[in-house]
Amino acid sequence: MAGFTYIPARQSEKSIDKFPRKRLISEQSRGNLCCGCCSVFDKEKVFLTNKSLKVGRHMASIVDVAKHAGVSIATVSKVINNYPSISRKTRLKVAESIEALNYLPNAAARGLVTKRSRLIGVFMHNLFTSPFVTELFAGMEERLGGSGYDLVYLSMKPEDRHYSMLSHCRSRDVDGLIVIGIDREYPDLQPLLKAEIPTVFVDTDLIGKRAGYITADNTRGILLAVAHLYGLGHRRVAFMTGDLNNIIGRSRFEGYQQGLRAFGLPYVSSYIVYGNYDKTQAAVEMAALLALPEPPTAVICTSDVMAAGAISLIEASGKRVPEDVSVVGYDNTFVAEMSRPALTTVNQNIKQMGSRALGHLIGMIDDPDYAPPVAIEPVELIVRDSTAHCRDLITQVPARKEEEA
Amino acid sequence: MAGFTYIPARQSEKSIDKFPRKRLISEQSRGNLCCGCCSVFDKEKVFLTNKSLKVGRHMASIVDVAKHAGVSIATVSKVINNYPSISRKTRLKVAESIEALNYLPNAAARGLVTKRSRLIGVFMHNLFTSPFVTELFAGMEERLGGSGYDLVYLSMKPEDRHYSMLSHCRSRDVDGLIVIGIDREYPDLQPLLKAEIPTVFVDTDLIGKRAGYITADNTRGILLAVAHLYGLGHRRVAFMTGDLNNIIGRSRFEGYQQGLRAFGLPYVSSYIVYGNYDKTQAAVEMAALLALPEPPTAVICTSDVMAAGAISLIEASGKRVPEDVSVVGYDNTFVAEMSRPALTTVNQNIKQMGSRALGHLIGMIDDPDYAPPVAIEPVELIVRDSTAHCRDLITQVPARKEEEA
DNA sequence: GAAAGAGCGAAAAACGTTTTCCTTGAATGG
DNA sequence: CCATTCAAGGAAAACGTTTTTCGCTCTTTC
Repeated sequence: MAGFTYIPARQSEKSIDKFPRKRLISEQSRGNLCCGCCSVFDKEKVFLTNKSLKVGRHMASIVDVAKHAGVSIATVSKVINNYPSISRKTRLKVAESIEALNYLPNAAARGLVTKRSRLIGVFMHNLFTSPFVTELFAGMEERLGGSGYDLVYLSMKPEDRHYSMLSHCRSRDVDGLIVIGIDREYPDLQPLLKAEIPTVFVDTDLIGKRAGYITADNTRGILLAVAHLYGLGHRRVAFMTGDLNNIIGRSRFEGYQQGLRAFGLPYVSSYIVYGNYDKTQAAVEMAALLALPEPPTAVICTSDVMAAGAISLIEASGKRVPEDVSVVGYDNTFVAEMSRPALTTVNQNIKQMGSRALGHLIGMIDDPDYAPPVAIEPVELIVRDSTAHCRDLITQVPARKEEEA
Repeated sequence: MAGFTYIPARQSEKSIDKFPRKRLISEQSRGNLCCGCCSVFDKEKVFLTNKSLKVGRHMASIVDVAKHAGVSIATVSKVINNYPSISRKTRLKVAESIEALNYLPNAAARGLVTKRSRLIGVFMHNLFTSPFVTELFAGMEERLGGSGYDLVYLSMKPEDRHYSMLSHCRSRDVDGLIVIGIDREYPDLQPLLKAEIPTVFVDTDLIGKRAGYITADNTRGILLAVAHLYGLGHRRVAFMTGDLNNIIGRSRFEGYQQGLRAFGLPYVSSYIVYGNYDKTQAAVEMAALLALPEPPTAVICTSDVMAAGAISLIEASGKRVPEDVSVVGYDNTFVAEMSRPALTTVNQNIKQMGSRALGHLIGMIDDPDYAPPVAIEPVELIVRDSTAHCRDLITQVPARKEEEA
């Protein structure tokens, strides 16, 4: 359970050669100044430890500052942390010494006593190349600036069962956690929730005593798409989805169903296909749709990539988008812009989601009464060139609520 | 110079209300077990500090383990760190206690004494949305797994002059640094180099005592493109570039020039245009190229996005790609795949670059004699649909070395 | 049976902070 | 002029590790 190899059992006795010793190899004052802007003599210490040779410059500590300013370390600490009961004069004097020695407080020592690392952990699963995550990070970065927190990416190796998410968090002592796009069923999640580390899940509808989530209004996004297509006269609207086992899939499907109900369109089970968020698979499924006796006149895809795959198949089969079939994407990535025809798609303000997720998290960290968020961010439909009026307005489906759209 | 607001000067005296005190609000044993898998009683401590209310569970420390196993702290530490001179029996006993108490060593305490944070800092400048960086991260993630290091993203606010890159590194005490796509002229770079923190620059050709860089063979990439076009019969090849003030721009331009020389093509200054890595600007510049008395029959763009912009303008002006003009991109992003026609482009194995960059860095951290890398990663030309034989093979340029290509 | 190692394990000193609890001296009020 | 209060700052105890040094207990070996 603990996350390091504390017992190499048998082989240890063999691989051991000799007791490692820390040796001070050399310590010499080079007589010039640290970093060119520091009045502490540039002592270079070289240690040989069991881990590695570590070369380190002398760094001024709070003790050095205290000596330099002629006050106690407690006073320096109080100046640093803006405590009252320090006179303006002392404050100034200490500040001067800090500047002169180029002092910076040591995060580890600080963390050791305060029990706060000012580190926010980020967990995700092989998601770096997703444009969604990319945008999300951009948003988080924005919110991060000046907050004093840094983001630490906690690598997650599923095969390394010893190093669970929780262990990793605990040993790094993160103050809070952003978890991106993890399935509810992920095995490590329950202990994580129990640990009551402030957590914001992105796109996983999980809540706990100190955990909330943020997601986009996926239901509404698809609903908007259905409305848009209905308004263009489409009555046979197919739905190409990915996995339905997460909130994204479920809520988008819910939007499709709501849309059908709202506009009195029939639910045709063969109109629902699984593209697996994959371009190639999307093409395969699209082919199946076109082969139906009554093929749909429009397809809503739950990702831009799938929409692109669908379009390429439609065109390969001799039909045209949007003249013959309208296609709607999802995410408004630059695939949507890039695609020819440019995709009508649902836009979620991902950057804002990132910034808000972090905002909520910092709120929770700083205030234990901050309610864990359950935030559903707004979406909008971006109309481009992949959707158009339905050519065959004569459909067998009665247009029940024509006024809407 | 120091990176925190240690002297709020005037206003401080006003904003101070009262001396903050740490108060133990409650400490109670809830009588159930930590995390469901731990035999330490679940004491909940609530502190009110000046910063915030912090709720924390009791976490087993090395002292608890020592007590539980009936040995000294030193022994536990030695077991954890795999020191010899601990008998197999003791080792086992301690391991059991560690397991039983669900103990994890505290990173801050560890870092305090070892002076190693096992944190690798990542600096970049608003680059999260770049697909290049995205891939790079994916590669780094791969190398990271199990190494014991974590990546910490160090936010860089240019306006916050106080919090320089170096300060940030020093206070977080990172063991090493990855710096992505920063101009050589960036003001903070020199002090950073002097600090001799192991550093690998990605796409910035900067070296120092403990700093090296990794980049792709940009020169060869463009050279391959020129060769490819020359082989297709093109003799009037234009070059659309971004900024020439960094290694990327310079070395790609160098490749273009080498290519012209190698195949005896003339250097035509009006064939060199600046697309600024921007789609719109690329279109503008492409228009200028087409308006030349002798327009080029092929264009090499130093990014896929610019290539896409160029193509859209070419088609808008009534010409066709590749029939009338061949276009080569760079990067092999999914823009290249997505584009219609799909782009012939130069592929750099970015993921591998990321993984190698980290590999070198970890090497440097672990071994002070590890030479800072100067790594030029290989590239390859991916031929797709945006390049074709030149229609007008009758050119005024003598084809000097037809055999090559 | 004594001396010499080898093998184990313990005590204790760092590491650089924060925070609590005091001490001091000055100001104030009567 | 004395008693009281208050502001300013210092001493010292944590925080949880690693690493050094040293002492004890067994085996061997002569």
